[in-house]
Amino acid sequence: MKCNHDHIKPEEKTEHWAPVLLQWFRTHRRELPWRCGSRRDPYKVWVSEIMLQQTKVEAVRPYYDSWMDRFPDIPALAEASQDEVLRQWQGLGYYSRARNLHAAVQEVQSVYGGSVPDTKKEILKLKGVGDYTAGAILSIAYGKPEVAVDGNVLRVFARLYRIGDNILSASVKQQITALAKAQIPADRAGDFNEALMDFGAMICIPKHPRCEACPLTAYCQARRAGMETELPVRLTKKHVPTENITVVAVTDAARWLIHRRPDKGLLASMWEFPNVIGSGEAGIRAVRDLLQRMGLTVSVKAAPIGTIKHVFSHKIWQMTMYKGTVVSGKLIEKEEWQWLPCQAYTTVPWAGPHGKITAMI
DNA sequence: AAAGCGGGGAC
DNA sequence: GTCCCAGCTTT
Repeated sequence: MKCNHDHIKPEEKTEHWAPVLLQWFRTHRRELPWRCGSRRDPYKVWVSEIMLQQTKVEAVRPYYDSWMDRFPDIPALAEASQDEVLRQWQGLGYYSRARNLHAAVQEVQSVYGGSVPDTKKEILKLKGVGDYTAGAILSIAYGKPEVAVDGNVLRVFARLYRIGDNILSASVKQQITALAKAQIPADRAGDFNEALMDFGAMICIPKHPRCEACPLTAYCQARRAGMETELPVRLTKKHVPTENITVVAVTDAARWLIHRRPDKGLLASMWEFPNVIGSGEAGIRAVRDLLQRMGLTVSVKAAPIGTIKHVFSHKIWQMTMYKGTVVSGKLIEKEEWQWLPCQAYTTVPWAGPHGKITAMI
């Protein structure tokens, strides 16, 4: 595909369509829980922006409500335990978001006296806050003239300016950031950024853009060229490997043996049933060996109690679950291994599909 | 620059 | 099945 720069004439580059978008926004603005009130609470904007990373509005809505119920302000979140924070986030995905937000809120509480900083330099230092989130908080909560370039903005601009290069490349993101800066109204940056999000989610959608309802067709170079469904261009994803996982649910005196995953990596710090990578007899033997090293001799029933296929963005877990009972021994005291009373299963943050296993047994 | 990191809804 | 979402961090 031919690319971009050559097609853009100078007068089109500077064409000023922001007022048209803002006019559309006036009547089509989505009512969302984090958009209530004329003055926007920086903490609420922050939480919503973190939750919305790579996550659709409808998936966030219940989590946001429940989160604000439990952690209504910065002090409440700063005081919470990591397990409780992860428990609130359980099921939303990308759990480093929760851990980073927790740590960053604690820093805001201790370093900034509980006030979210209002400069790009300071806010970018907070864990989990990158270019996009910094721009979103500064513009929406503080009215600063910052851009917030996310997936919606990349798609919208790729179409408006007929940019045929991979929108995920650093150079295209840089180019679009410059185009957005030239477009942003100094006094209504927050509205402009939110308008772009709503526009991207409702009109300039990925597959079949609703050009018949679009207020910006007069400005859209992709539409003019009949290329609106071919843009934007995205990098194709590679094959995702499958891992066979053997899980053994070990019960003893109405308790389950659970293990907390390492504090880095996939599903960090969340709880799981004893498991290993591997399947069949070898998988079962490996789990028994693992538990033996923890001081427990366990017998495992040969018949599996179920299977789960769990798809991540970069790998697939093909899990087979077995039931086990303690024959002898005592669990070696370690913080990451615990006996969990069965009725307390809602109190720990479960690692992905492991939460479902509680229902199977 | 590329890979790691979740889960779900739309098609 | 595929696509991709109000991305950030680490390598």
